[in-house]
Amino acid sequence: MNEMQALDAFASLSQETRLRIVRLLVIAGPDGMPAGAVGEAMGASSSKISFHLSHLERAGLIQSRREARSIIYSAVYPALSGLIEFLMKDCCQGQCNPSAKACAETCEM
Amino acid sequence: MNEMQALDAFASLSQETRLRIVRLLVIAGPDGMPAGAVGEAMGASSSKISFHLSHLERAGLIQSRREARSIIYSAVYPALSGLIEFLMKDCCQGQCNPSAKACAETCEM
DNA sequence: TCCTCATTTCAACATCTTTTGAGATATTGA
DNA sequence: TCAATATCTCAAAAGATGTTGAAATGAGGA
Repeated sequence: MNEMQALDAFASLSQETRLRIVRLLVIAGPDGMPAGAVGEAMGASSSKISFHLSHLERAGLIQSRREARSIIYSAVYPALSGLIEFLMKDCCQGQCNPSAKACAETCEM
Repeated sequence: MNEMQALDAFASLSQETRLRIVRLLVIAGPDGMPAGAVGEAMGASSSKISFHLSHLERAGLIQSRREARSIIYSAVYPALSGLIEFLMKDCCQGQCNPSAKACAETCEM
């Protein structure tokens, strides 16, 4: 994960519809769900959903596969967890455990 | 961490200067550094830096304290690690370990 | 082949965000 | 109190992003 990828990922997650789509797909699990079902869950027009799904896919946070007439989207878990690692890299000049949770507990307060 | 806070946080991190400021402060550690030093490290004007520091502070990702003439900014580590927890909450309908890293390894691939 | 369903593309418009430069405010030491 | 330092505020201009509805694409089944 480099800076540019991180910027794209954070930009993708900073939009209400897209954040909800990611949450929905994270909860759905690795099997994912079709674009239409995502749109229905969001109550949004197909063009709106398509725009946001493409945005998320371009950012590498979700992936798609065709299955008959539907396109199935699913979360890319390593990309999500990679974000916090990018943020916390070299935390406290390496004086604390580089895992995010450990750092939050060790460095702060 | 609720949805609105997460949206603010992600929006804050989706801007190049701000992402670099956060990385700088994460590396700097809990003692933080003065606004002027952050500006110098970024090579940015004082008003630009002030705008981005305020943005990050409003989002809860950094905090400030006055020390003599300087205002010292530092990372709020729990807010950063809270982001990934927000993303991963209820992952795979609770069928996997809810820690981000475990989920990435368990659910995916 | 032709029709239908699922999804994507496009362009115009509206909205939100960032940058800039000038001026304002707050703190300290002489 | 005054001057110097550090930082913040503001409004205007520039730039980036999201929404809309109509039309296009692409796959599968009759």
